[in-house]
Amino acid sequence: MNIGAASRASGVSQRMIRHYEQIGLIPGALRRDSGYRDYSEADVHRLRFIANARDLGFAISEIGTLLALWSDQHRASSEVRSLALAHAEELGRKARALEAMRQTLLTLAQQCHGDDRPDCPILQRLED
Amino acid sequence: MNIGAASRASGVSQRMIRHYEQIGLIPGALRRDSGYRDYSEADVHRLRFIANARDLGFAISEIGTLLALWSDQHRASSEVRSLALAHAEELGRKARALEAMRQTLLTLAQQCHGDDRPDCPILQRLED
DNA sequence: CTTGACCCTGACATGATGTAAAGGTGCAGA
DNA sequence: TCTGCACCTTTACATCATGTCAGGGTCAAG
Repeated sequence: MNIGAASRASGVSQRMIRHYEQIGLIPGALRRDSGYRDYSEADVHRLRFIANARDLGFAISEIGTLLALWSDQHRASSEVRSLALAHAEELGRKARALEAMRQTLLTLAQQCHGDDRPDCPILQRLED
Repeated sequence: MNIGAASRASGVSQRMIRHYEQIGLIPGALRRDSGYRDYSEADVHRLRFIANARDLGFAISEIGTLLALWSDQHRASSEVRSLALAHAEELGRKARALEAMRQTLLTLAQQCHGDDRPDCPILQRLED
């Protein structure tokens, strides 16, 4: 399977497949005589795993750990679980930070009459 | 005032002050004979404005717009308000996305017994 | 005059991804 | 067989905001 087909089958862009190979997240693909990369179903399976992990917001480095655990038949599920929980906590931190910014903005916008006049509590707040 | 003092007074790193100047977000600072940048209180005021806007998650491009509105005596507060509300909506979108990932992970983690055994619904889910 | 704190520019790095250029490969149809 | 198109290759530059480092100049106090 060429890289284009592997990309379509996995949902990972060709650009990122090559990138993951370059940074060592995945092993280098087999090459045909032409130099074309050649992917197996197992390769696509791994790429889909990566795409799913990305969709859950895992960073590349964390995905490296997840891939190692995935292919380790003797892994302890507790390792995966604690990795997932740590990541969930990090996501929560970020979400709360964004939400706090949002609330601040909403409060300020509520205090702003929002008409043709120039005075604006939002700008005043940014000035502090 | 040298850049170090301006940085301490505004909360913007020297690196970013130079960067903002380079990309045109702020005008180039006056220079002494030595080549050192020289900042006024008004410059620091503007830098603090930028720092506050960054703290509320505004992107540099949005801050450019905010700065223009800030220095426009004839601005309409409605313009600032709608910019703030649009940004708040964007923050909400991002926060909800992170929260959804977090919930997914928490649900999966709950289904994972998290002991020495290798079977793990989290990895199974990533495999799909 | 020396020393240490400060400033200058330029360059490289991050993380994940897109895009473009310049060139080789493979296949199907005329 | 030639041609054209779709595909592949590598390399490089761009994004966004920020850090850090190197190699060099400036300033002020001792």
